[in-house]
Amino acid sequence: MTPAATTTSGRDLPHPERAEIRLESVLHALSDPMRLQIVRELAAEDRELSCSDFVLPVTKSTTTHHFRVLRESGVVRQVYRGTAKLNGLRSDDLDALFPGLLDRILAAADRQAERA
Amino acid sequence: MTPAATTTSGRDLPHPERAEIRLESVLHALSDPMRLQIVRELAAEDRELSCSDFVLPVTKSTTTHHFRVLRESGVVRQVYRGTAKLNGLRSDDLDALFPGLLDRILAAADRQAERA
DNA sequence: GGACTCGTACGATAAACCTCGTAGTACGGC
DNA sequence: GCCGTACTACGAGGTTTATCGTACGAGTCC
Repeated sequence: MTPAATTTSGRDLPHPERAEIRLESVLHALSDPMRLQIVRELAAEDRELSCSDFVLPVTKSTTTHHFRVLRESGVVRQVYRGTAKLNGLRSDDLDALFPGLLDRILAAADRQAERA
Repeated sequence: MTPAATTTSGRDLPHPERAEIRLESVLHALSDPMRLQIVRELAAEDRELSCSDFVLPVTKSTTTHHFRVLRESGVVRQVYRGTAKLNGLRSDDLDALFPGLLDRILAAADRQAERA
């Protein structure tokens, strides 16, 4: 049973392998304001965040949808922990594939936010 | 009349000001394979290219559409020269707004192309 | 077990998007 | 003036997308 601190169990969700991640999909995932916001918050905190940590101006269904797009494009990794689902940026994979890309996009987003 | 080499005249097309360029729109513009390809070719040649210089697997109407998306998002600048329409990357504007972003995206696209 | 929380699944709707074809405009060369 | 080239405009078709609401499943705590 290997008792863990919390029930890290639960189904695991389908993620693309590192090699399957497509640049176009990543850019598309990040081109939505809601999802870009999610990724920015994830990058700001360097810990994993649960979906409910985000206060977005949309319903829960919609939030789920956006997280799935992010997961299926390879931007975030999601794991269940008990009733929550933790989200973490796949910075390592993205950086291996597209060095520096994520950083620049995040920097660009910060700049734009400041300018506003 | 100030005769120019060629008739650089013709209507000028609506472009967003530098300050109006939105990161989300840029990412969205580049998330389409056709448009990413266009931008890569534009970056490879450092001269301005006319629309007809691109051999894309779509009709001319569709090509026009993609160029408009690129123009309206602020990625390219288009000017008429006679019957042709020249396209140039707005690297200066993009770099001023989002330093290094375009380079990284292009590098990422190159990497991905090599990997394929 | 029962209630509560967190997130999913499914269906629906309206908007956006990519694609095309046809018809039309602007410019240049004969 | 006439024709060809380069690109646009408009409308249509089919797909994807973002959003919602409701109903459901998995896990935790009492």
